[in-house]
Amino acid sequence: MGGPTRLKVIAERLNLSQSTVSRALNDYQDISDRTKQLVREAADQLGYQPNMHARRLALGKSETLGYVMPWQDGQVTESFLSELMAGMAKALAGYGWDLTVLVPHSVEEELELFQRIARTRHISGLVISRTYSDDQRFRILRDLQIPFVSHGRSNDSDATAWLDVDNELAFAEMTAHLAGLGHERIAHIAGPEVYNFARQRTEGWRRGMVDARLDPTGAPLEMTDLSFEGGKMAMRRLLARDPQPTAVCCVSDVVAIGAMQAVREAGMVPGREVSLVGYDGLEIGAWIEPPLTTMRQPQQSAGRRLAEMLISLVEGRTLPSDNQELVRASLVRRGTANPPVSDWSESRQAVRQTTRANSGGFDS
Amino acid sequence: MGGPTRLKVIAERLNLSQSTVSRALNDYQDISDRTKQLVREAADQLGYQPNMHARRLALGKSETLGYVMPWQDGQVTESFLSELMAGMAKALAGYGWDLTVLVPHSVEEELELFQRIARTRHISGLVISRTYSDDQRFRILRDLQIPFVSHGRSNDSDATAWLDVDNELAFAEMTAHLAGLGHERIAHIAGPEVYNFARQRTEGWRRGMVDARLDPTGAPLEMTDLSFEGGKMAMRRLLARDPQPTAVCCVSDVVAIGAMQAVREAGMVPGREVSLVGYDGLEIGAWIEPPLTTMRQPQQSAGRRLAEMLISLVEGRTLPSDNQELVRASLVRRGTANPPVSDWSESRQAVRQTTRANSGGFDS
DNA sequence: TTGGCGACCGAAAGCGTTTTCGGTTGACTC
DNA sequence: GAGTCAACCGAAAACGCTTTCGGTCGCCAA
Repeated sequence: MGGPTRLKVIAERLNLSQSTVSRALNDYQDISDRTKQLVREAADQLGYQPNMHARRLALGKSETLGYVMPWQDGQVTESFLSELMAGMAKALAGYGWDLTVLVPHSVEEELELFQRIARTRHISGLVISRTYSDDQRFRILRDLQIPFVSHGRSNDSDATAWLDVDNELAFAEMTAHLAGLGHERIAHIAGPEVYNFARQRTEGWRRGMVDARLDPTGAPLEMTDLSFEGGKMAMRRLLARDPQPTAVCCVSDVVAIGAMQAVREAGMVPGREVSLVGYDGLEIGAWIEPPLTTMRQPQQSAGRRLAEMLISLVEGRTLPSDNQELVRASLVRRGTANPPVSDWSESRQAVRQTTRANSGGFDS
Repeated sequence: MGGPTRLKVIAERLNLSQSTVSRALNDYQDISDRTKQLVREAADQLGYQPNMHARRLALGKSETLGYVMPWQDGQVTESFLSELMAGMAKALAGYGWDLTVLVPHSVEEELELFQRIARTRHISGLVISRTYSDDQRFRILRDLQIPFVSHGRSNDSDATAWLDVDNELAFAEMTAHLAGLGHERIAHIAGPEVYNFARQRTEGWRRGMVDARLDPTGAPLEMTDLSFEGGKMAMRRLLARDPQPTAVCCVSDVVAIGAMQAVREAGMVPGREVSLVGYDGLEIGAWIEPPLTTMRQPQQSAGRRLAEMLISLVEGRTLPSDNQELVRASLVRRGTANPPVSDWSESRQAVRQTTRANSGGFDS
């Protein structure tokens, strides 16, 4: 009769009880192989799909994970979010779990959201991102006993589950790369200190400086918010210094692109008078002139891992502290990191490349 | 003890029956105001939140919508997806509904997904996007009786619900804008014909040409896929023509940015020898040099509308054909659309602006 | 024969809501 | 003073699944 096939109809058709059918489908030990076989065939044939709500009600678990979108002034800033979410959703689908997206647009709303979830448990685990160094969400979620894994660490994430990029290493490598090209005045445009990743990146830059036998203490450092405008402003301030830095490690690609703008404004060419390296590996970085050298972190696979970790947490198979994973970012060499112009001879090739890319028509 | 508060405990505390409490909370007419008041207070105080699964099982509806992410070679291409989803999720949260993201990565998987949803009904409505002109999904979803609204139309979307931008109008206006600046050889870089929006945009360009008393029949038209590389290639082909077009309407911002690259490669300046207009209103367009003139469509509000329409559909309050909405895109004037260079005198200002923005240091 | 023991399955009790169907009041009519 | 009628509420069924707890059957040992 029209409606979807329930357990009942397949039980009737086989002259079995509902419970037997249920156990057969769930592969219980006390059902004979023959019966299981029969049941499975009938289920297949009738296109049986369990009613999620009944199942989840009976099981007392929701098989649903939530992703808390990072909001900022009502805007979703990260352009790679969809990649991450696609990775998560894809992985979850394999287990028959769902991913729902949560968009609180204030701290209060986020708190209410958490409390509601703690009550209803209609979402059995959360993925949070954009973690602060001092992130109260860790404490709250722990107190509310909501399983969660964070994309990025915080101060007190020792006992919680997280997946993070080794930001420090990444920026150490980035700095080493620039130092290896011959740069000595390597600046850093840092993100807001509240973000844990911003601190880590600054720390990485410091370590890279030390490793390259450069003194980070007096080295040019500017702080800004994570935006194009912010990057532009910060770079202007850097260029106003004397001596000017010859290379800049930027906290993100967007900031780096803003910085490039400031460099151009000052009548210089990004990648020539001033080298720049960004971070995120955004596709758009490859489309600008000159293409932005950056560090890439894989998003889809990160999404997958986050999902897997959280499932195993929710299921109680592992402890939070067993789910801590550090992944590496990798350098993507494009056009904005070249030897300083003083080393002209060694760098003809790199500069020529930059020159061609930059030729706008005014200079030909 | 400890567990979340159920209907039961608040009933016991007030010496009422569960059913009374339930009806009080759902504002039934046959419960006295006094009782309602009491119940609500107790519920508030105990922080009662209904168990979603029980509720949805009893109601027989899932209060959950699904968004089918557009996939393409396993990649999620659109960078504004998160905005759209945020808009949807936010709107849904207001009604107590959830949004789950679905990521089929092949046509077959998408079909299976639809069939599963038709069976389980654990998702009561779908939003699909990236519609084809000849999109079988419309027929399938209709046959399976799954309520849905599409972001973008198709050939047979007369009787279905959709939200679409008036692509034709947008491109007519875009073309008019260029014609108004004095351009006569206005080219079009079109997207794959399978996409409905690509056809509409081409049609809009044609209409714009006719409106400007230009002949679209022989006008330069190149087809390409929706990517940076595609835009670059297409532009190269356009530049190889004789005479060269002086302006180009690009099917998307990404394509336009690729086209700009090709223009630079040819030793010219985007916005000077060749004007370009993109479409989508991507933020990144403002960050490149010169900043890309484009047409913007609001994403967050589109998400909200899609959600609202779909809810009303699922609830049966409206017919699909009552939920068809055309929104307008608006021109975002930036740096790449200027009068043709032959009209030099009239366009000093625009060109000077472009020049400044483009000055890389080689020409100063 | 009796008891015990596996192997297999059914009856029924949940899970936490909503909703139908009555049932009990008290006031109000004639 | 019996009948009517709202107004208000409780008991219980239903939603579709999982899982506990027995129950039957055949077989084998005592």
